[in-house]
Amino acid sequence: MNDKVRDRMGLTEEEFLAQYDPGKYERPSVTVDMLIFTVTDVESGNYRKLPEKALKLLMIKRAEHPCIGQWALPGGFVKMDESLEEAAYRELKEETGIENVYLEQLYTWGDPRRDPRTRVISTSYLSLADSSGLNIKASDDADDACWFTVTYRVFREQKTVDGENRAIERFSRLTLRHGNETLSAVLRHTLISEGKLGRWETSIEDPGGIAFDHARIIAYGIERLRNKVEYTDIAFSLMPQYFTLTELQQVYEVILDKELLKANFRRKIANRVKETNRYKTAAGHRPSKLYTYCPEF
Amino acid sequence: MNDKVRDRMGLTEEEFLAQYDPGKYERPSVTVDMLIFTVTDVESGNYRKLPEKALKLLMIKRAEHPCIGQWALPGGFVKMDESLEEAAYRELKEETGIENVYLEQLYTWGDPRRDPRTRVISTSYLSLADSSGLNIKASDDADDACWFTVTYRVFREQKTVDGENRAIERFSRLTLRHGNETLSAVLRHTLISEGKLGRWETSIEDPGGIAFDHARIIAYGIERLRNKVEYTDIAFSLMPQYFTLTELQQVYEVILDKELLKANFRRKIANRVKETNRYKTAAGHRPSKLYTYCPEF
DNA sequence: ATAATAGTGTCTTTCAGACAGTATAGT
DNA sequence: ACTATACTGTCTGAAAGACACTATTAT
Repeated sequence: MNDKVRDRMGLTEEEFLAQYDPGKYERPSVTVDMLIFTVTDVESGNYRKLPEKALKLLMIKRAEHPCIGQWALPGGFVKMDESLEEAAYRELKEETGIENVYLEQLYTWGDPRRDPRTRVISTSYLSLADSSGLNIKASDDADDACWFTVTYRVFREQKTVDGENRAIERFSRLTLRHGNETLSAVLRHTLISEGKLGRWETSIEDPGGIAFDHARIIAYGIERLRNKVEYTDIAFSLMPQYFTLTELQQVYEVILDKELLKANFRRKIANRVKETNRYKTAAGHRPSKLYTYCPEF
Repeated sequence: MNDKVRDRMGLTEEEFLAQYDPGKYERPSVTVDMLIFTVTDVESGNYRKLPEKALKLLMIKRAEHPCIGQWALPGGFVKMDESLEEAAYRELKEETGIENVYLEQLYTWGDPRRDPRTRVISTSYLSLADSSGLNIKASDDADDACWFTVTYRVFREQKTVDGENRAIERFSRLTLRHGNETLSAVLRHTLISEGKLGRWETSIEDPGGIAFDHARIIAYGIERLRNKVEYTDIAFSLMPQYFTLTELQQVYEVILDKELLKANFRRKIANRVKETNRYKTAAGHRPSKLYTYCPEF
């Protein structure tokens, strides 16, 4: 269609592309960073009590400069012939050995100084995996890749009203725990009142041993996860094929970081879920029915 | 903190950074693409009728290869020392002359072949501007930058249920109109049932004269806009300081592409809005009160 | 029997949707 | 007077939150 159209240099598209020099401008590096979440059981001592659940995030101990020795999100450079999604899937498989899991693009981080080596632009991906299908690879492999228990909570909030202007400042703590290793980052969220709408701005107050700007990326990912779990079915990608409704509720609770009322929860997810005739014969109490995910109606 | 830690080559972080060669790998180009929306009046002939509203999107006619002569989103290369947001703000100001408008990162498009020149990764931004504050610059400047009226609607849907597997295929048409120029792209949305959850995949069936993959980016942006208008206050960034509730409702209607009931709409936005004692004396009928945006409570 | 969980019934409040009604400037 | 819009009141049904109740297994 444009084959015959010539530009102001008198070139056709074909001729233009043949002479195009991609090396004319300096270019940034592009990476993907993976937030790979799962939910696992935390055994309790009591034989009668059900195990609690914990939200886990896969982190890698950096063996190279920069941030050597610190914990970072898994990820890597995007190759020239693969799309961002392909790079994300590749990283996911390299780290966990799993395929066919939930994967969603989160955000692209482009501050020119976020990496001391060179300009690195990073697109982060959120991935959710059922822990029963997880390769042991990442969970036990020496100590360079570990599943950390995640908590993320606001611990201080300040509202200032000054005539027409209002300001809100909020501090939250992101804690990652694995064995006796604890990483504890602090983030500061500020409501900027420029223009008509307010705009939230987040900065890292204390990275707490988490490499680069990854504390902020993780916080962003958890916020997205909490939002989406309320109005989509993503929680089911953290479940095995058969599960009890209590287990499903625990997954919601551990993501939202709040308790839910059983009766209401069951009403809400009733049509997302299909009864089977299997039972989970638990310890010390009435067995519970197993369900499967049933999309839509 | 890591000053003294040495890697397996025996280098400190400082030494490592000094010898780091960023030119080792080939790198993609990175651009930003801007979706700049506004809502304007469409005059009707009748002196008594209120003007209708139309959703407008700023497009640029490409003067260079590739896609020469086609209409594209405004945008450009990200400079090495500016963040993505800074690049987006710069483009916004260059194209419209406005500052302090709503700006939100949308998505990053990374298909290796989306640009025939070289590998170009593009981060798209959604921006909303009040048309009363718009510089004429972009609206009348020859014919290389125009505000197009946008419509985006599903026109065919097919559901297939095949035992356990279900498939949904949906076709939508994106139409951009300016004067007697009409661009009409067709997009195909498919529900892929891989893994547990379904995943929607969108492809361009017919670009309809819109450059690169921009038809898809625009569609994505409109979907985001429609979602967010329901649960956030972004619609107010399309309003002037003083507006009537009917005008506000028209903005919601033109974004959502459906009519709303007046009484219900007013109830819903009641606490987002503050009455003033001004009136808009319209033609041929009862004047209406002017309101202002009033964030939160 | 008891501990601990499984699972249900129902009240209240809130809110979205639908619709009918009254009010008022400008020609 | 009439037209087109401004603005309000209220009914309905759906859904969210709170809470009390019954049922069932392993030890």
